[in-house]
Amino acid sequence: MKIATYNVNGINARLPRLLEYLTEETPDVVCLQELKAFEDKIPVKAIEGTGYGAVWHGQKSFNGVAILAKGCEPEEYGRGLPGDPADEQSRYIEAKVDGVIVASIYLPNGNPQPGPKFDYKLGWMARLRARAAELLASELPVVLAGDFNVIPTDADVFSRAAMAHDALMQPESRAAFRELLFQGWTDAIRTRHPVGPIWTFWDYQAGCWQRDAGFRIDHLLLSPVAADRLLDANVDKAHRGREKASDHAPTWVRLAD
DNA sequence: ATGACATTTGCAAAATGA
Repeated sequence: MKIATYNVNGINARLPRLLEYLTEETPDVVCLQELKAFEDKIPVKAIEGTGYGAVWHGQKSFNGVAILAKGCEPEEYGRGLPGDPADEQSRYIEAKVDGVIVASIYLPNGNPQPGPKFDYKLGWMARLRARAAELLASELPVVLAGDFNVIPTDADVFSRAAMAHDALMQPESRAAFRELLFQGWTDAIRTRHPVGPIWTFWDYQAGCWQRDAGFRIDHLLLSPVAADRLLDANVDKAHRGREKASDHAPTWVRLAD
């Protein structure tokens, strides 16, 4: 069972790349982020035409997440991150596919920091930990997949200095991510690639792709039952090099059936 | 120090992202 996460940076702008990805790599589950469209503007028919069912949590202009499942309809398990009824940003949805609980996560960027956006990020991460703890307690196989907007360690960025003041690698962001991991989650990419650079994002600017100046912010966290089934994890890097690509590459795990 | 670059909204240039 291959489960991928793919920040598309605009589902309409990215539709040709997404359809290619689905037909070429045929992942069983795909968590999408940054749809940048409400449901009435999402090209649902084109996507379902490739044989995928989906649950959508869109938002006009910004944010927006979804979960696609090959050959079936994902069973929605929850939408919106609990803990703040005033939060109207579409950044979180859960579904059950083949007995696995999958969450598609678009964690707030948090820039500029310090400031209200950084406070929102840290508050959102606290709420995510609370929800993650509930999911762990279920003892079901769970995969938290998405754009976490956290560079976990200095080994996960092309240049520590270049990003030193960015919200993605502030000590508070990293501590919040570690707190989540220490609940008992397995960082699948780092488990399969323990040393060396492995990027999931390359900025459009300053030739970052051409000089391989990226960082690792798209993560798949596995509950213990899911981690026992981990076969492989990797980044479909070549898709970042295509025409009109997203600035993120699809990132995935394969679990034993 | 700033902007680069891309996308959406909406039709110019601002907002947002990472």
